[in-house]
Amino acid sequence: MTEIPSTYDPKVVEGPVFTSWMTGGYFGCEIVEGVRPYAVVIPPPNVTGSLHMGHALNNTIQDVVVRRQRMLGRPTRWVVGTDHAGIATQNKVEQKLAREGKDRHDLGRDAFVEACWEWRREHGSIIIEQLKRMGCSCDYSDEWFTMDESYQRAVRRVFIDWFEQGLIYRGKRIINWCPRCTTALSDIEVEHEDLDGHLWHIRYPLASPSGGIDHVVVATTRPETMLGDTCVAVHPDDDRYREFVGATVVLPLMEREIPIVADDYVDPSFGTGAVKVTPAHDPNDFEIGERHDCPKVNVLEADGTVSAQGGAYAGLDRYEARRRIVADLDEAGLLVRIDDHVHSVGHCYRCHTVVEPWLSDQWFVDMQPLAAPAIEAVRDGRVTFHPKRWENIYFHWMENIRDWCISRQLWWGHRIPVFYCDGCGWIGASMEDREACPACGGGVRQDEDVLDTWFSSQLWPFATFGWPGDDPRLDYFYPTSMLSTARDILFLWVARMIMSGMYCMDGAIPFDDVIIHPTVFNAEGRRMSKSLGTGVDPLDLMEHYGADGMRFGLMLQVTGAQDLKFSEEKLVSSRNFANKIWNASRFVLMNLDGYVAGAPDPRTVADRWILSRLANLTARVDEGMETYEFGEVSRALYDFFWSEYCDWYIELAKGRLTDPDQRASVQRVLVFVLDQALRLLHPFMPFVTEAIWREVPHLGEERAASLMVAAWPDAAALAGCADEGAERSIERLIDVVSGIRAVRARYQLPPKQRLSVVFRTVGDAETNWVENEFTEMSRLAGVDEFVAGTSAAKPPHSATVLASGLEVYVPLEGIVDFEAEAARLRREQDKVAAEHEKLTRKLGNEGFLSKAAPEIIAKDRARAAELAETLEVIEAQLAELES
RNA sequence: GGGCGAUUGGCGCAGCGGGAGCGCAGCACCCUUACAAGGUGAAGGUCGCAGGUUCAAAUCCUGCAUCGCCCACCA
Repeated sequence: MTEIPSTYDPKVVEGPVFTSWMTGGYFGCEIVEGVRPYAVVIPPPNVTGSLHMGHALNNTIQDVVVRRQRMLGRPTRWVVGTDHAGIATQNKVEQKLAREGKDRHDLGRDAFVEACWEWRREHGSIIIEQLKRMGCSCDYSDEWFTMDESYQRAVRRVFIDWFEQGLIYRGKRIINWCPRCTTALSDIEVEHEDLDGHLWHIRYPLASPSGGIDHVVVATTRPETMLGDTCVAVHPDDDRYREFVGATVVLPLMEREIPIVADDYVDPSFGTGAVKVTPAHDPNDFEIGERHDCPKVNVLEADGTVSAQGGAYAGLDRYEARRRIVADLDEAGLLVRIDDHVHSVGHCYRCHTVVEPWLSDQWFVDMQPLAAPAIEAVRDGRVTFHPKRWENIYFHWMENIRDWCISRQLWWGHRIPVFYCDGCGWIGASMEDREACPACGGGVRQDEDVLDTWFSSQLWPFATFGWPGDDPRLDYFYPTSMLSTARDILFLWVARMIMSGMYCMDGAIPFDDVIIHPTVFNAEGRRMSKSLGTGVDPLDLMEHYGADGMRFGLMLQVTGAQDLKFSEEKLVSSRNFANKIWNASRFVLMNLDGYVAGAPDPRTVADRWILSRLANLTARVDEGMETYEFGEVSRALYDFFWSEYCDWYIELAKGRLTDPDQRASVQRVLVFVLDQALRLLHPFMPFVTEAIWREVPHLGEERAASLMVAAWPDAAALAGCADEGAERSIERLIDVVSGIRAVRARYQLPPKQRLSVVFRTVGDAETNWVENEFTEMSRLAGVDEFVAGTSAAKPPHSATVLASGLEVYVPLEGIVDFEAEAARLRREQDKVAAEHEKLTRKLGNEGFLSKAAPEIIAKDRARAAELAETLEVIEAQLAELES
C-alpha cells in the first residue's frame, strides 16, 4: 500500500473513477415494482450555456441528495437534459450570422432553424460534459431536449387542451416589446431598474382658449410617445381642469386635435395633474383610451424606430426622436420645465435593452384557473418549499397572477400549432400540421410565432417521462421527489411547473419538495456575471481544487440565507480536507498487515468513544439531509473526520497498533469507522471517497462494486454504539492532554523532552480512572510516566494544569520562569473568578431557582462548584509561587 | 408603496433562549515514520443601535440605521 502517493491528485483520480461509474451503469435506473423510487429532474440548462457557479451549486445540491438516496437503496433517477432557450439560442446564432455579414432573413426561416439545430449539435453537449466533470450522477443514457420530437408532442398537447378549453386566447394588448430581439416578452421576463430620468413638462395649447387660459401642461418621462397621444386626461374632481373637460388641445408637432377627458386614474397630485395619453404605448393609457374611445396610434416600429404614424420623425430611432422632439418643443416655446426624475425602466432579461410597452396581437394564457389548485397544493403542504419563507413569495405572486403572454416573434422554438384559413376564416389548433381547411377545403397557413421557452420548460417534470405517451416511467417516477433551483426562476419556471403539472397529471403535483438555494455572489457582493467579468468559472475551480474540493466548498457555504457570498477560501479548506481524507485512509491502509475482516470489537474507551461519535454523526447527517441543511451536514462531516477521527482516534491508534494484544481490535475499529465515514462523505466528495473505498477491505458482508451503490450507514443500528460515558471520559482526557501540551508550548519544550506528571485526584474512583485511561492518552502529551492519587504532592518547580476538574502537575526542573507562570495564573484567576461570580449571582437569583429547568440548575451548580475548586487551586498555586 | 433577507473576532461565515464557535489570514513552536494542502499552542469579539419580554437574550418582540434582493399599471 505504500505506493499510494502522499498527496491526493484529483486529476489522476477523477477521470478513471467517473469512467468506472459510467461503465458500471450506476447512473441509470430500472423500475422496481413495489419499491418507492426517488426521482429528480435537473433544471435544464440552456443549450447555449456553459457551467457557471449557479449550476455548480445547484447540481452539487442535487447530486448530494440523489447519491444518498441511491445508497439508501431506492431506485433513483436524475433526469438530465437541456433547454432549447428560444431567445438566447436565436441570439447566439444571429450573432454568428452577423459575423458572416448576414442576418436571419438572408437565410429564411427554414434554413435559420436548421442553423439553430446545427448549433445545438455542436454546443449542446458541452454543459452535459461539464456536469460529468463535476461528478453529477445523472441518467446520461436518457438525455432530454425541450425540442425532442416527443417533447414537441407534449407542448402541442398542452397548447391544444388549453386552447380548446378557452384558457389560451389571442388578443391585441399592450405587451412588453424588446426592439433588439424584436419579440414580445412576458411581464416576468422584464427586469425593472430604477434609472435617473427626466420629467418633461410640455405645454399643449387649447384649441379654443377660454377664460384667459390657452393651454394645459402635461408631464411625461417619454416625450417621444406624444406622437401617439390621442387624448389628455385629468381627474374628474380636479377644479383646475374641470371646465376644460370636453375641450380639445392641439397636439404639438403633430398639429392634431385631441380631447381632454376626465378619468379617475389620474392622480391630481402628480406632475401637473394632466396626463398625456398614448394608448398604444402604455398599459394605463391603453385602459384610459378604451374607456374614452380614443384611437390607438402606434408610433413605433418593431425595431424601435418611429413609424410612419410619427410624422416628421418617422424613421428615427426612439432616442434620437426623443432628442429631436424635446429640441423642437423647446424651440417652439412649448417646453415648460425639465425635472430630474428617477423612474423604473424595464429591460429585456436576455439582452438588457430597454423594452417598450407596445400594442400588438399576441397569444395569452388565462392563468387564474390554473393557479387556484397550485396555490392550494402549497397551502396544504403537498408541495413544500425549503426554506419555507419562499412559500409566501409564491402565494403573493400566484394570488395576483396575470395572464401570460406566450407568443414570441422568433423562429427558434415551438411554433404555435394554430392554423388559419384566409378563405373562410376558419381558425383551429391541431396536433398534426394541416394543409387544408377542414371547413372549406382551401389552403391554410400556420401562425408565424413560436411559444415562450418557458411554455415548454414548464412541462419538464412529466414530458421527460414520456408524457403524453403511455410510458411506464411516468406512473413510476411522477411525482418527482425534489426540485432544486435558484430563486430567480421561481415564477418563470417553478410556479408554472406546479400549475401545468397539476393540470396535465390529473391534479398530481410535480414534486414534493422545492429547494430554493442561495444565489451565488462574488466577494464584493456582486452577482456573478460573465459579461461583467465578476464571475468565477467552476471549471477553473475544479482545476485548482478538484471536483470534490469545489463541491464540498460550496456545500459548506449553503445556509438558509438568500445570498451566498462566494468564498474561495472554503474551497481551499475543502481541497485540504480531501487530502486529509486521502492521507488518513493511507495511514489505515498502511497499517493493515495481519488484518482479519470482522465487525468492530471495541476494547478501549477510545474505541467506544469514536463509535459513539460515528453514531451521533450518522444521525445528524440523516437529519440534516432530510431538511436539506447542507452547510450543517458538511460541517459535521468535516469536524468528525478531521477533529475526532484524525486528530484523536488515529493518533491514539498509533500506539496500539504496535501492541500485539491490541492491534487486531484497533484495526477493525479504524477500518469500520473509515468505511462508514467514507459512505457518509460520498455524496459530497464522490471521487476521493470512491477511490479510497475500493482499497478499504470489506467487513465480511458482500461488497458492492462501487461506493456509489454501497449501503448508506444505518443510524438506527449505530444508535446502539452511543456511549455517553465514553464521550465524557475522552473529553476530559482531551482536556488534560491539551493542558499538558499548552505547558509544553509555553516553555517551548521539544517533543523529545519527555515528561513525567502527577495527578492529584479527589477520590479513589478518579485515581482508578486516571490510571486506567490516561495510559493510552499519555503518548499524545509526550508523557512517559505518571502517578495519580488523592494525596499526591506537587513536585517542586512544576507547572499546574487544571482541566475538567483535574489537577495535574508537570515538573519542570529548572526550566520554569516563575514570574511568567505567576502572571499566567493571575490572568486565569481573573477569568475564572469573573465567570464564577456571574454564575454565583445567577444561582442566588430566586427567579432562576424557581423557574429554570432543574437540569439547567444542576448543571450550573456543578459548574459553579468546579469553578470554585479551580479558584482555590489557583490561589494555592499563586501563594506557593509568591511565597 | 409593499414584502423579504443580512448586520457575530482582520476577512468569509455558523450558532438562533441557558458556559461566544468554525474556516482563512496573522503570531509562537514543530519537517513527531498518514498528511507542511500538516501538527501543537497562544492571541483576537460589550454578537449594528435603542427599547421591551424573560429567572436568563447573539438567540424572542418592537422601533431605528446600513447594505442587498423581490414585488407593484411611480404620467
